[in-house]
Amino acid sequence: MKQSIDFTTLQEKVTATIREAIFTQTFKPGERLIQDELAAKLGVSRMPIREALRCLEREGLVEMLPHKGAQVIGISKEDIEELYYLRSFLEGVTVQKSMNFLTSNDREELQHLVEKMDQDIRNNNLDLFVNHNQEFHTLLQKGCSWKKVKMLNKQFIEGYPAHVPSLIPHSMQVSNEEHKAMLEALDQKDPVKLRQLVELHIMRAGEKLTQLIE
Amino acid sequence: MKQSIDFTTLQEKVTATIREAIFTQTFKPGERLIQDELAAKLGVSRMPIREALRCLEREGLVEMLPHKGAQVIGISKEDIEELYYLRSFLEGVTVQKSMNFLTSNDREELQHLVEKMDQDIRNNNLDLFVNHNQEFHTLLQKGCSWKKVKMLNKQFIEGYPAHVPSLIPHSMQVSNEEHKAMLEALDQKDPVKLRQLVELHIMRAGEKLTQLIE
DNA sequence: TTTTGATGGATTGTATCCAATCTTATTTTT
DNA sequence: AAAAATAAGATTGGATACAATCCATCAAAA
Repeated sequence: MKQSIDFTTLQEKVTATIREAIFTQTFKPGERLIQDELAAKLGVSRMPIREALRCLEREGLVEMLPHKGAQVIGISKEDIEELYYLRSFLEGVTVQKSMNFLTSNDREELQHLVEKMDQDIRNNNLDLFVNHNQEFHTLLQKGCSWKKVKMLNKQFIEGYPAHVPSLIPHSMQVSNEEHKAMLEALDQKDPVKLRQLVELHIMRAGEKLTQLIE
Repeated sequence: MKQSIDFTTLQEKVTATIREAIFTQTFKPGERLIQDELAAKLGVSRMPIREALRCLEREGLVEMLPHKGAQVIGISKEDIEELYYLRSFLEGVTVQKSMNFLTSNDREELQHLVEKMDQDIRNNNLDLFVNHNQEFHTLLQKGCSWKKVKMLNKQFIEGYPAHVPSLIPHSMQVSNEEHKAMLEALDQKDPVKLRQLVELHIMRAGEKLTQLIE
């Protein structure tokens, strides 16, 4: 298998494939996902498909009804507003609780990521920026011992096309400047400020995105 | 089938059964849930078990690892603090957004529920109180058009033994007085106040519960 | 003694088959 | 002609069977 990431289970591959197809609009909102069709198309049996659909249901990408099957969920402007409002609060709480438990190693790693993102911007490498950005956000939350909220944050990021926000012109620069501000708050050991910065960071991204949509 | 609720699907029955077993500590935290065992015990094949475990994973009751299977997740004091903190915020937002879209019918229904709960208290009927309480909270959220947050609220309630909080002595009376205050805020058409009341209502319950635990 | 490597049993992952349910089109009834 | 009943096809739900993976145990080598 020369796939960039090799999953340990067929079901995981299938999940990733379908998720990607939903993000790229190959499967359109409202479209029915028929298990037999998918199985034939992906060359597997229906069993991994079924489990994949359950996982996608958890991520909020599809809806499953008993005896009726799965449908792709559409995302409206309001859904995006909701998503960013929730993310803003939840990630805010998480980093506030996380901060005091971050090691100096983590601090350095965060610094590195910011520098890498600066480079990604210069190279105009969107995919890498998205990855590093995601790493940055995840690492910033590492110290938080609350599990549910961290799981939710992860799901919200996975359950939504992460590159879309970065497609906004000049958004990446602003974004990374805000990351630097977060590092300052970290140095000042000010968890409340850090939380505010994260909240604003995400809300700003959300507003940019909703503006762009209409 | 004369079961109180007849589910349309075996998997749903299995899910309910296992969930109940986790709540009643029949399956203890950390315990492995072996599919074959469960299948034999419940007299079904492994397939509905697998899907049930996925649903419970989404609810946060079990953890599944590839090729390793499912484990019951334990709930610590900190988990409860987290749960109530999150619920407080999320339900708060939801009712604030919901309020202006509640009909006068909804208002009456809420009034009825409060009266029923008063009666449940007099009759010392815990189960009924829990049900009515759940109905009350759900109905209060009805007008909110944000879907994710409503789903989360539902999951948080389902994913945690709802009767536990009501076991606290004299908690039900206080609880229902707070419900009445919410109805007043509703009459005053003050969404912000309603939100505050709901937040306090839930936080109070959470604190009572954590106090009781230690 | 510690580490490495095999081996067998336990458990999960996947495929295939059949049954249950839904949907749609057609026929029957009013 | 409209509504209700019916039957056929499509699709999901569940059972069984087999393959892949993990894990504990023990043996062999360093």
